[in-house]
Amino acid sequence: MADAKLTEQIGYLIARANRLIEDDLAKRLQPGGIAIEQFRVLKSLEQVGPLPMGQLAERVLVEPATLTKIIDRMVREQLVVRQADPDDRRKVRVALAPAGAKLCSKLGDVSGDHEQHIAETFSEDQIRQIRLILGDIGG
Amino acid sequence: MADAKLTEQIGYLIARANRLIEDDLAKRLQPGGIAIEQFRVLKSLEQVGPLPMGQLAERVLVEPATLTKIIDRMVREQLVVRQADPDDRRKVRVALAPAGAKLCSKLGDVSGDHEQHIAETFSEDQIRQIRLILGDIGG
DNA sequence: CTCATCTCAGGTATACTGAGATGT
DNA sequence: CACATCTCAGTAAACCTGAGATGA
Repeated sequence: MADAKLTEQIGYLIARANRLIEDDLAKRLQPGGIAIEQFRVLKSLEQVGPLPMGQLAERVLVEPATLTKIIDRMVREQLVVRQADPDDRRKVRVALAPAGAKLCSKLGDVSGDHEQHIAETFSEDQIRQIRLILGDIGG
Repeated sequence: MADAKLTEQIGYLIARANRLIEDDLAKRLQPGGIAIEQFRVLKSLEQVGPLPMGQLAERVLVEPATLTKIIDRMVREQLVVRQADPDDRRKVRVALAPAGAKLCSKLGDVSGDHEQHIAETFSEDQIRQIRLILGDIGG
């Protein structure tokens, strides 16, 4: 079992599922003109409020240096704003701008349809299992 | 449920798990000087023999155009060779070169340790569940 | 001074798209 | 001729690393 078939390895199965899911989400986001990472930024800020770059990078699943560039773009497009953190001025807090909040609410349906599509691929029981198993790690 | 918390969505959980796993594998492959995609190429050719670009791209989870560049590099490093497919000359078959086969066997341990590490993160039962749930889709 | 947080810069690799070449 | 397979070129965005600036 030290050398299982590639396509049966856990890592491979997860990578393949991830690819299918991200392809689907990317296509749904395309009309709105935003990428998956930007979607995660918007959703995070909507759901938990302004966040420092470090914490936001973790949630968006990118490196801090990469997030800097993503936020640069989103500031340019007036979707978010950078704020100084009053408690620790090393930190830069990112917050939703009005246009970002508006886009975010429009994206509600897209996100819902996407989850719905995934839900149809699996059974309710399987969904629960996945949430249970993958919910712990890294969180 | 149309707008669940980002971090509870199936797609997000899978993306996060994928990132953790790929980070681990990438670090283990680093001493050997190869990337995850190259690892998947080598393993595929070792396990199922020479494959046309199209089929190989599917297994490696990249676009055909991207695989072309990956194979360009691996040919340059003499890990694989391109062969004409005798049955359909539109196709280009990729096969292991001697150096590739040798590297492949050295990589056996790395791959095994990696799976072992994942196996320790989950329980046996969870592993079985994941294989069962994710094994169907896209396959 | 040490550590944390973020930004910046250079180089590498991938994704995507559409176009082109070759062969069925 | 239509279709399949692969390659190529251009653009965009991500990764990694290490260095730098600022502040706790």
